[in-house]
Amino acid sequence: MTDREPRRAQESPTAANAAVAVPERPALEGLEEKWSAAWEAQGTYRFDVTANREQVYAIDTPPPTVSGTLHFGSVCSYTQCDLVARYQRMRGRAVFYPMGWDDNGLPTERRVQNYFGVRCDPQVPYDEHFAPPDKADAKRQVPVSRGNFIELCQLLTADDEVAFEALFRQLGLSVDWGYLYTTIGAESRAVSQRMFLRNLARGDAYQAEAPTLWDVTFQTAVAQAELEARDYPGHYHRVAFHGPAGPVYVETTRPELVVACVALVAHPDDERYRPLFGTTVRSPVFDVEVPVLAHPGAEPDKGAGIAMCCTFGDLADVTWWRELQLPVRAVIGRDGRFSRETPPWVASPAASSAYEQLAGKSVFSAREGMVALLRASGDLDGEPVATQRVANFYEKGDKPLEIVATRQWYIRNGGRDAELRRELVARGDELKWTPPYMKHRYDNWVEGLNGDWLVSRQRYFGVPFPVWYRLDEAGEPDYDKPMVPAEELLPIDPATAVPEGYDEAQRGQPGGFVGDPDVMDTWATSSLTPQIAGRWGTDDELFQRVFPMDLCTQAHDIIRTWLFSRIVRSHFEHECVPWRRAMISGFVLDPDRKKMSKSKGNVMVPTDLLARYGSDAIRWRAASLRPGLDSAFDEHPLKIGRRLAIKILNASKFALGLGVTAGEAGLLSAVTNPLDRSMLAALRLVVEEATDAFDRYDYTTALDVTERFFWSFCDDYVELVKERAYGARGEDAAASARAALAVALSVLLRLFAPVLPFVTEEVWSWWQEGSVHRARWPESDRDLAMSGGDPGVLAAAGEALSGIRGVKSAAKVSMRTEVTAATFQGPADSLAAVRAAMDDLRAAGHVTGEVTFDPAAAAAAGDPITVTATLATS
RNA sequence: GGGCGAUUGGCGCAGCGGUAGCGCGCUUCCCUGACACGGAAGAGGUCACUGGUUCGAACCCAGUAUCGCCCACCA
Repeated sequence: MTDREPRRAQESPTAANAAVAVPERPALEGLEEKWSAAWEAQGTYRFDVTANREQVYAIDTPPPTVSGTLHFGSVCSYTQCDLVARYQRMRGRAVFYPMGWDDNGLPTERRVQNYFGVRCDPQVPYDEHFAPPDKADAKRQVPVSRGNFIELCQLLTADDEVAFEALFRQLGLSVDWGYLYTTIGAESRAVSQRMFLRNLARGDAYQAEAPTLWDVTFQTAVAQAELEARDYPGHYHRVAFHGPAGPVYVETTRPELVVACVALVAHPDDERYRPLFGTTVRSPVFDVEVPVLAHPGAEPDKGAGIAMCCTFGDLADVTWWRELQLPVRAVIGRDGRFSRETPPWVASPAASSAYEQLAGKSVFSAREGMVALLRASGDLDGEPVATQRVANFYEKGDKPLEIVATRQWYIRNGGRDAELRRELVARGDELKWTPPYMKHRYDNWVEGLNGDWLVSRQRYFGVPFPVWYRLDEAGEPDYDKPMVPAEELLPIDPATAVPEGYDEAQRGQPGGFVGDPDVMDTWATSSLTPQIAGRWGTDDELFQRVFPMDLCTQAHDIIRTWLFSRIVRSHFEHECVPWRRAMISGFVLDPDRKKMSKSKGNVMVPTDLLARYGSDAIRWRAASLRPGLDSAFDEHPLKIGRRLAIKILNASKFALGLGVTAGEAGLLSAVTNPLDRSMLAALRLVVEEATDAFDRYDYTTALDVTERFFWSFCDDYVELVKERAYGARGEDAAASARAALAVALSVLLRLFAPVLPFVTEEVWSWWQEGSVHRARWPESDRDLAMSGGDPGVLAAAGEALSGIRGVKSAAKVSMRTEVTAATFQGPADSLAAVRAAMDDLRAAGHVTGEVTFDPAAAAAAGDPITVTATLATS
């Protein structure tokens, strides 16, 4: 039959036993819908709020960005977390497994603008009855208040969130959806603001006016953690500064910054420039006097060995500017363009008119303009030489970052404080890391921090800073003493809420107040997922039960952001790490081992794969990926996973079709046959190994030992006992096999349940009460409590059966061919084991003739059994 | 430049001190009363290299090479 049509599981019981209802043709199709609905209806994964802290197992899992698409790698990562959740639940823990949606932030903001044709204007008052324009007009966006804008974002992301939840349910994540949160929801805003106010009160958060990495496209500050160094083509320009003793040449990739130059800097030991230290030179074109200074950060073998220090070209400039106490000559504005006004330090008429060539231009155009000016003045020595340089980019941006002096909020993270840095590294030591070497990335990151955490963003769709500033009589804000709301009032939006003692009419008026216009970085909110999910500050009873959590799971790319930032927040407020263990997943790369990205068009769409192979197959693949290790995407393993799930259906159908009563007491005592006892004795070892492995968070080994056993169970054991189980050798002999099959199936289904929740639940439902996912994890002394039982019997009988098959295979005959005589050679104890299972072996191997044993004298224990056999000719 | 991984049959991986394993693929065969969305048997590896420790090393130590990742590198 070549019927490849999907088949639905049919509910037509065939078994004689009324307690067992095995479908005629079991199939995987339809299981996801059936069981995810049943689990929801039955509250299978509901958290037991009455459990005490010791019974609780709490999990912090990354809230996915809902306005993006989920990678196959993320699907695997979430699944790996779920494997642990399911295992712990079966071990009797009350699993607290909430999910969140990260809907806060730039991606959503841009979508909302385009979709509704609106633009956020924090100056606009909140309009309770606001309705978005009927038709979005990208050119004429309607200004709306921040409150209305957030509502629109929530409206739009609601659809995405429905789709994500459906996907996660289809995948079988055993999340308690009753604890769903969103990072822009009122609860998250309240927690973010409350924690910020606590940080502020303690001095962990502060405001500063300082050079800031700035994305000119999004016009916002960005944090060190969001940087990405990328290769960026550029040119070296050899530019002459004018000294009293002749020209001083610098080599620069950013000649447009000559006007912002505040010094030339060389290494103090550099003989070439030592005579110039303390003197001044004049800049080309603009004729501005700049000092020549020494700083150990200058590298003699880079470029000409002497560098322009500009405000600000790069982070080295910032260091020199600060340490050498240089003035600010800033020319690049927030929009990434050169200031339209001629700067005051550009004095001479010729210099002023030169500057007009640059005014208002983008960095790129200004560079071209400046090169022309340098050529004209004769200060460009030779032609620009192409070079590949490295520039910092915002990870979501596509233009190099500029450095702009702005006022921003910071949270201390050890970047300026060696003692705090040490404390945070020590927090990392308190965590158990899976795999352990991932901790190095954390240490590496913390030890390499060069500044505090910049948390303010000049955007709208985020959590507002809950502060106001008094305005003086001139209307200037007093940033030193921000006014804050009472915690009970949170969340608030300072753009609409009014500080105590003021009224709305005083907003923006001299002597009145103004709200902080910025929002928090999305990481400032997601750094609080344990507090948000645990309802810190609103449900302390819950929070006490779940915090610190037991596990956080995530991929290695966000150790420096999400993992680190949660430790920072928890360190300040709770003086502990927010979880006991971090399980770090690897990436799924494309088949060429390159990182998948939307721009390359090599992202695998999980929904398609789920539809084609089924969730259990996808989950099987995820379970075969060890923590921390990257893997190349390969569709083939999905087929293997699917095959396993189907095999479980069919093997179960066989075992249960023989007539087995569920949960029958004394089932084990019916297992009298040595082969049956051997199989269960081997299963004992599997249970112990799988449990040990899961306890080490080694879900891959747990699956591996279970699966290995299962295949030999199907190929050897089931084949061997089949005839006997049908009743060929009497009812007692059959009863032993049937009981052993039932016991083994019950244990195996539970061992597989974390990895293959759908197929195991389906089979469980054929003959057991309740959900397999609420069943007890197998324990060798409870489920397989029997004395004796020699695993060697099954091993030897399997080997002997394999030998008989080998003879037939070599003879190229059917496996049904009769064996008229057989001799087994091998170690004496192996042969004894074969003898113990001889009746089953005869049946399975179709051995009808005489059997002889030849205990080879030379054979050592463990040597293979060899079979010689005579086949009936047909 | 600093750090971390990896290197085992064609491919993907496990093993981490005691005679080389698994899956896929490949070859050959089989529709046997759970399963052809299946089953059976088989071929295939001097475990990257060089030293060392050990009775014994794929496994421990030192070094080398190649690949990958993180961080730094912006004159």
